[in-house]
Amino acid sequence: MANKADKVKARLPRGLVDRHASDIRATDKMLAAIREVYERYGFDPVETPMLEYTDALGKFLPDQDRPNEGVFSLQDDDEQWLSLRYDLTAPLARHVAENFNEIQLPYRTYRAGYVFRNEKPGPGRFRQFMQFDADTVGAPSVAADAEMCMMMADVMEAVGIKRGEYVVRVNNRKVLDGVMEAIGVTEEGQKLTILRAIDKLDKFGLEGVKLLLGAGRKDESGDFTKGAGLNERQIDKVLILFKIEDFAAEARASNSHYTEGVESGIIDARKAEDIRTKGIFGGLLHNLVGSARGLEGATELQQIWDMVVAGGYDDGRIRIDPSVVRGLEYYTGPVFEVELTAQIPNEKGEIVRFGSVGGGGRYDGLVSRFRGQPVPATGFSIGVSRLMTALKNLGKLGEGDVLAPVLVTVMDGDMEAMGKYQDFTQKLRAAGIRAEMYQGNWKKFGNQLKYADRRGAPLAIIQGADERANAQVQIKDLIEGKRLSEEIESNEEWRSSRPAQVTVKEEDLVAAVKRMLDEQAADRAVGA
RNA sequence: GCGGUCGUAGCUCAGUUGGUUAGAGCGCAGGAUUGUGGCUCCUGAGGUCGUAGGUUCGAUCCCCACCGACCGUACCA
Repeated sequence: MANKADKVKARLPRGLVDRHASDIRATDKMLAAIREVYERYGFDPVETPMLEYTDALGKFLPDQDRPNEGVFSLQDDDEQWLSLRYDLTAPLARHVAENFNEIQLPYRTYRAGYVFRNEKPGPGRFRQFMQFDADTVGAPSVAADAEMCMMMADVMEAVGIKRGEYVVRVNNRKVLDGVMEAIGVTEEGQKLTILRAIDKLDKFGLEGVKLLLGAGRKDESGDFTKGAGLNERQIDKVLILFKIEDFAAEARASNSHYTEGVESGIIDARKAEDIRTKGIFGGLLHNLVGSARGLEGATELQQIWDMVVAGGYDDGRIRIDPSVVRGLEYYTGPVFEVELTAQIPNEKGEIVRFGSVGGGGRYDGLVSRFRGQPVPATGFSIGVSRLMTALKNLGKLGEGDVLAPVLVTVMDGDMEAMGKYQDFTQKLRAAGIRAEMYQGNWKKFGNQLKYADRRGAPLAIIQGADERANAQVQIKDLIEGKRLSEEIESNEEWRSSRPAQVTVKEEDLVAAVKRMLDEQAADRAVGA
């Protein structure tokens, strides 16, 4: 044993978590549900390693020989830099480029896996987390983007989020580019600053975004964030993106035909969405006059919307929203994200806006980075860990739905008795019942039941010398016993009464256990 | 990275204006009860007071640095 002085401290690196039985089971269940949707859409699985050459990820620091700080990196023995993948898209691009001649395009593929980001962790943000992606490589048409949006909606419902509790919001980077072009912003750094500022709307509100677009913003600790340096007129132009929605809403509210139509039910959800969307496109076209790129983006959005309508997803599941940005640089066209709209309490029970649980978009440049020809691609990513957290906080995660094993207790240590216990255990297992024989120190019998109790075992099997002599076993219902214990005060009575315990013949053990488990299951069903 | 708050037992936290053996509750282990979970009672283990320096006769307390946690902010490709 290690000396006290040089004992190694057991500690988990920050931003990482150990996963327990219930997390793993719940995750497996969720992954299966998502996989089923992807398969139904005709996507096939592929797996790539967690490590890639850093240049394949495109993650070298500008003007330096070192990988970006955000990725975990190490140097191979040939001095080449390797990095842990930070998303699943860049490795897919590498895979497709490397196997270009063998892969039939359009390539429809999905994969789940852990990704790693060397960033400051926060609540619900980790340095290792799971994503579940689907992509179509080699599909130039926005029909592929529309399909992605519809599939995202189906995934939400497959994991138990009801219609109306989520929304897939769609925009197009070209629209944003068009707006920036229209106000004369051409410098890449400034463009990025503007995009980041827009992305912070839900965090800081319109006023905060205004400051970030202009001179800058000071937070409550006194820290100052430099802004994009736009002038008043330019800021207004950018903020139009958010105001289109408001203007359209105002126009509807002040139109008596509309309000009456909604009240009388003539305008249903789908019709309302149609009117809303028309308003947004009207606003977009009006504000993008003179920007070829912006108009191209609006046209693509219109095409996506037409397909959403054709697919029947125009009932609020998918919406056009010019304020969607997405952080990643590599998007070239449509971008989308799925947001939970349900009221979700956090760990402290406060209602918070949970935000995005998945997102994606078109990345036409990513595969062609490796090849001399254009390879259009689009896809999206579900943040499995975030989605899990949301479902857990919503109370939609069926916890403890795996029953703990039946415990076969050990009362005597001689070979005859031990053989019996082993036999009981295997017979239960052969009948498909989770069972285990007590493997701790059996000499303290009370500890065995305490163990069973804490483990949540539904039943305990007991056979001492007396029962063995009569070829009998006792089956103790631990759930019922626990309930009865509330009525008993003295320990002597509690022990001698042996509550919720039955004696059966050895050969009836399996049948009796099955019957008692079924009864417990029926009780649970009534309670739930 | 920047700013702030904090760090005492496995957990939640007291405490000392700088002074001898640092406490409680919960949890854990043993016993009352050598064949029965819960309740009750008794007993016990467990602490370099985050780490390392400095000031001091003396530091868990004051000062400095580092580490870690939390909050805000930046970054999030």
